[in-house]
Amino acid sequence: MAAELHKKIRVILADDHPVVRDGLAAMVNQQPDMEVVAEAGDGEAALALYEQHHPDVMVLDLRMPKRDGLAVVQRVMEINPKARLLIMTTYDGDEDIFQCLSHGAKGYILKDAPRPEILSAIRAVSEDRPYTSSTVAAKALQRMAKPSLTERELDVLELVAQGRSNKDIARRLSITEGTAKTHVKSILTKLDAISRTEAVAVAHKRGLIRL
Amino acid sequence: MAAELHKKIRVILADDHPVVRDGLAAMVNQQPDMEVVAEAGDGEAALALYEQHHPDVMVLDLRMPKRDGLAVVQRVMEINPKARLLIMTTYDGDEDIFQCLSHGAKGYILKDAPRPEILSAIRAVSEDRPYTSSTVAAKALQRMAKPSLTERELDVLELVAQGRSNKDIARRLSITEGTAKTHVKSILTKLDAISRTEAVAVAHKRGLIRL
DNA sequence: GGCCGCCTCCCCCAGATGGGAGAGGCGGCA
DNA sequence: TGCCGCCTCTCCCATCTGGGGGAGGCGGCC
Repeated sequence: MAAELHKKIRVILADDHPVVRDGLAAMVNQQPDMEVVAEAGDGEAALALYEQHHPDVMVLDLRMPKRDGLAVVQRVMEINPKARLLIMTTYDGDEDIFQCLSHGAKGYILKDAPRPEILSAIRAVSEDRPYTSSTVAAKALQRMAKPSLTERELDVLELVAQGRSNKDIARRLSITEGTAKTHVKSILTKLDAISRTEAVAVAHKRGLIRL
Repeated sequence: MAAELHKKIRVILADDHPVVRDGLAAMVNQQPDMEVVAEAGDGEAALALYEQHHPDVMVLDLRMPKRDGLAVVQRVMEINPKARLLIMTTYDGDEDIFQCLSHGAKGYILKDAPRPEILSAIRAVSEDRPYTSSTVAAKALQRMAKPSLTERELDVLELVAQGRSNKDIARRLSITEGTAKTHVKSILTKLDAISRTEAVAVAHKRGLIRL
């Protein structure tokens, strides 16, 4: 075994739930071919530990304090474009999936996945092979057919989701109420929604907004 | 150790994420005074296993397939009003907390809690002592000061959250558009919201609706 | 029996929302 | 240079939404 130690897949875990980290760590460390070299409870710690250890695989939760999973993906890919990142999260909105994969994550897996699937995902990503279940991949493809919202539209959408009126949105963004209406209208069109409330529901489902 | 076996706190874990069950199980089984006697991945399995094992404590996730945590709490309390249930979830809306506790759950803890807190919660509940962190307890108290929505209002709220118009809601519930409006109006009043979209945002935050 | 909460329905009306069409300025990109 | 996407703003108008009343039927509870 000692002769094989240096061949082990070195894994970093980043998740804000200690319980999840424990579970993953137990699973990983039981495997003869992989080991956990570090654990992070938030995005900044994940980044720091990545630079320190340069692991073969980093398993990332999407929702984390300080810096979310997507932000970590972007930063890590700047540091090392060959980094192997596996997203492991409960969020299955097409926007999340699309963003992570298009920014360079090698895999995307859901937290309710059975143990064997999680382990094979880690192995696949460690060998630089992409891993995405068919349902997840299908969502990423779906998303590609849909129009993207502009930055400004996302600003407006967030306020709409908070229940703000057009007038209120205009005030907060320092634009005219008419302009706010224009943005809302194009949001409705792009999300294929009839009312602002439906737009919020759709945006939620797609992962365009959080909470 | 054999002499003490029968004194161990017998725990059932119910959570739809295998990873979380693993993590919890590892934590629990490392303790000399407790052991996991069964694990469930959905609400119905949790019920069946409860009746089979009658554990000292059952740790329950709120969001589970087939039957959610609250439904399990209600059913278990019917079977055994002295049951000791600990809710462990990511949802911290006051409605969830209030409902679970008022239906007889002994404890409510969040998944991002540190390991020691989780273990002491299990111990507390096993001794029939309530366990709720101060933040969680505060939310339950907050909720008590707020007006409850009626069944019908919850039906309407759900459709509002899906982005349906009053006319659409009326059709689906087989009532007049005027009546739908009446319900929406009282929802707005009770949730202290100005618009239906704001009502949805508030309802979301409070845990009155899911997804 | 009487009270009260819930659900149902009705009226009126000011203001917000959504749909259509157009237009100027600005920055990136070919 | 010209094109194009984005952000900004404008006008018009049908419809929806939200706020103010009121009222009848029904069931539970005291």
